[in-house]
Amino acid sequence: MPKLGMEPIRRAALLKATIDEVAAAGSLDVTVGRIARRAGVSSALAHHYFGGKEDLLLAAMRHILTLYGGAVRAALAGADGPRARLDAIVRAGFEAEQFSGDVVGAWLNFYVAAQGSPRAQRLLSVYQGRLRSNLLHALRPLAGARAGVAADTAAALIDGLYIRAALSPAKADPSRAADKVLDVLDLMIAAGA
Amino acid sequence: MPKLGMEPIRRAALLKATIDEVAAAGSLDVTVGRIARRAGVSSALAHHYFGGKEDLLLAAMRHILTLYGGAVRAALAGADGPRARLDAIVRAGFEAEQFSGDVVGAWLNFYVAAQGSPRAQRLLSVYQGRLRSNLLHALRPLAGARAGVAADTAAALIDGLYIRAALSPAKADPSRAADKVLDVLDLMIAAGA
Amino acid sequence: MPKLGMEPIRRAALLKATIDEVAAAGSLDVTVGRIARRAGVSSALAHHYFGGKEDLLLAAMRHILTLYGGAVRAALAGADGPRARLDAIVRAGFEAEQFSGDVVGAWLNFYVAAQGSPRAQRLLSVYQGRLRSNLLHALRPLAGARAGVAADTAAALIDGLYIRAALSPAKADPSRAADKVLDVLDLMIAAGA
Amino acid sequence: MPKLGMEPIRRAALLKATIDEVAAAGSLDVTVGRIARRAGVSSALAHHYFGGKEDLLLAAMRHILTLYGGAVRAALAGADGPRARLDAIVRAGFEAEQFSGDVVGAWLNFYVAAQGSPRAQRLLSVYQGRLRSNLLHALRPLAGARAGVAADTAAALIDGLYIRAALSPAKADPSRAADKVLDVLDLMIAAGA
DNA sequence: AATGAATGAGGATTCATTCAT
DNA sequence: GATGAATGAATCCTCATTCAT
Repeated sequence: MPKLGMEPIRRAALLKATIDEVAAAGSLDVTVGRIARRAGVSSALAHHYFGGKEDLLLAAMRHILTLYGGAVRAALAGADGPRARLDAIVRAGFEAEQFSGDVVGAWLNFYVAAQGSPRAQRLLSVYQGRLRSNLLHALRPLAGARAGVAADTAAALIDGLYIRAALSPAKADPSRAADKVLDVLDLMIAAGA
Repeated sequence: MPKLGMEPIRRAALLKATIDEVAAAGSLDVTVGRIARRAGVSSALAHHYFGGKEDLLLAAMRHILTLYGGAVRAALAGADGPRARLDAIVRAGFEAEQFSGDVVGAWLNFYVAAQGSPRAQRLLSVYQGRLRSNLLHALRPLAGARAGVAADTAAALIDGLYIRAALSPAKADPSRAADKVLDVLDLMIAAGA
Repeated sequence: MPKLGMEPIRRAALLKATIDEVAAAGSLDVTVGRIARRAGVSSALAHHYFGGKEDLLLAAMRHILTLYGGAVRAALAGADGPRARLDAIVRAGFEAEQFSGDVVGAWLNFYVAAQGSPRAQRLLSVYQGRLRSNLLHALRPLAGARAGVAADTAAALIDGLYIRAALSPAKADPSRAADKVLDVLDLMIAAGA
Repeated sequence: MPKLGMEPIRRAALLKATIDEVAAAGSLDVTVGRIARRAGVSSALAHHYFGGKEDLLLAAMRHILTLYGGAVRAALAGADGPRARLDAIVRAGFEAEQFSGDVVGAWLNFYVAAQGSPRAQRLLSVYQGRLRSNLLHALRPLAGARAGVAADTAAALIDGLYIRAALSPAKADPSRAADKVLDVLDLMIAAGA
């Protein structure tokens, strides 16, 4: 008994199922069938709504990016002053509720798999660009000319901590990971002054 | 025209072909057939010598690890004093000739795919353990009690720079990447003194 | 042109095709592809419905056993008295319509191939147990203490006649085969009295 | 270091390995590679000496038949009188040392697989003809006109006991199997008198 | 709106067989 | 006399995708 207005519900369920399945599998080597079963629908429906497997995966990647963007924006809204903005940006990536657990594992897989897909790469550059520009904006008043290098270093460190968090069997403490990044940034700021 | 003593030659060719193919594909989603064709042999031969696809991929991973280990050991041999050792460890990862180009791309894929395979995970922990212990050994005289945190931070930063090097379309300058890591380490050492 | 409710139809067609193909090949060395083609479907569908080759073969074996069981039960229903029951049991095996022709050839292959497969062996022991208990039940009033040996001998003779029927190029007369078994049983019964 | 005169040794080793392997596998689904390894030679040598897989299997079948023929001939040589000849024929099949254990298992597989191969079928008919003529020859003085039916029944019973011996997990007592056949024959003889 | 039915394409793997040495 | 090297062909199986309902 299909009902009206199911589309957004099904789409959301499929996106969540995709993220969960990728995280559970630990790789993008997931089947549309398994994703659909996890979402409680037929695989045909996944095609109906998303067009194909690649589109579904990209939509899931975009979904994660949207969650991330929202978390950062929210954190920045309450931040006062450059140092507080820095704090908000870094912690948002690690601590946002929606961004913990399986999402990180899925994200990493998308991240790496982007190598092969131009469409995924374009999505990635959105994330990288946004992160860099946020960091840069907050760092400029603090580190002046060295803001660029500092932003690049911090961004790389964030990615490295992500990869390690996703891969280590023991759930790493996200708060401690953010501390590491901020400590490095503080050192760089102090050195530049 | 079968000749004698081909085994080591074929094995080496297949390992190189595996690394190249993984790097070219940008994922572990490669077929044994393509790897074999790249190596100039039939896919049956790949199975004959390695047993199966997973074994072949693991052997390639192990091969990269061996190259990396050799590069680090060689660099450490000529290093005098803790700071020079640090330099050697970090630069070896980025600059060793054998470790440039496609190898990094392949490595990253193995790295991430390790999530699913216990055997790959064991291999990974060899690399992580070796890197951490090398860094720790060199950092202890310089950073004292903070050596542990510094080593973790440096290791994560290295991974992050790897991931970005592998993903950025433009070939990143490996020397500049090493500089970033060493700069951060120097700041941490100075702060700890 | 997919229609609804095809599953039972396809399953039945695949089971029949399996039996025919095994009989035609004279061995279990048949391919899923050939079975599927004979059933008029793709090999993928055979996997979809049965899970795999072994499951398909086992299902076919079970199917034959079901036919056989039904034939025996039907024959026993109309049998009055121990001697008539004996007659029914023996003739059912040889004369049941569903049990003639290719089915015997297929059965024999399953029978022998059971050596290697525990699951097939379990299925076989169902047949052997059923046959023995049927014979025993009818023989006890007639042969007393010698019923056990008589049942074993008759069961072995039945198997031997099967094997020869399946292997001889000329179609053996099933009625005459049943006569041979019953003659032996009558002799044993008379000797025991 | 190949030596001269190895051919008969290698051939015998390969035949024995074939029989053992078929018995161990419980089916004719054995690889030339495994047979060769069991014989301690390369698979190429098996082809060199026998031409191909089918030839090797047929040679093994013929080998078993030769062993069987020898055992019967030897038993018949010491048999005095028709009843003793009967005894010798039946017991030879079950008790000949060379014909116990794995050989029966292998034999059964050859026996059934003969359905598909005309060459194997010809070999089989040698066995069946020999057995029937031996039985007939001994039965004629004892059963007169009923010798034909008696021989057929005994032959089928022997085959049935073989199949059960080969398939039952517990090693059946070969002496008791022979007794069953002889008991039936004695009953038929007595009934015909 | 949703799915059961069905398949084509593709991939890992196995194996008999060949050949130069 | 014997084998290591190598492969083509075949087979099982999986999966994304399509389509009628």
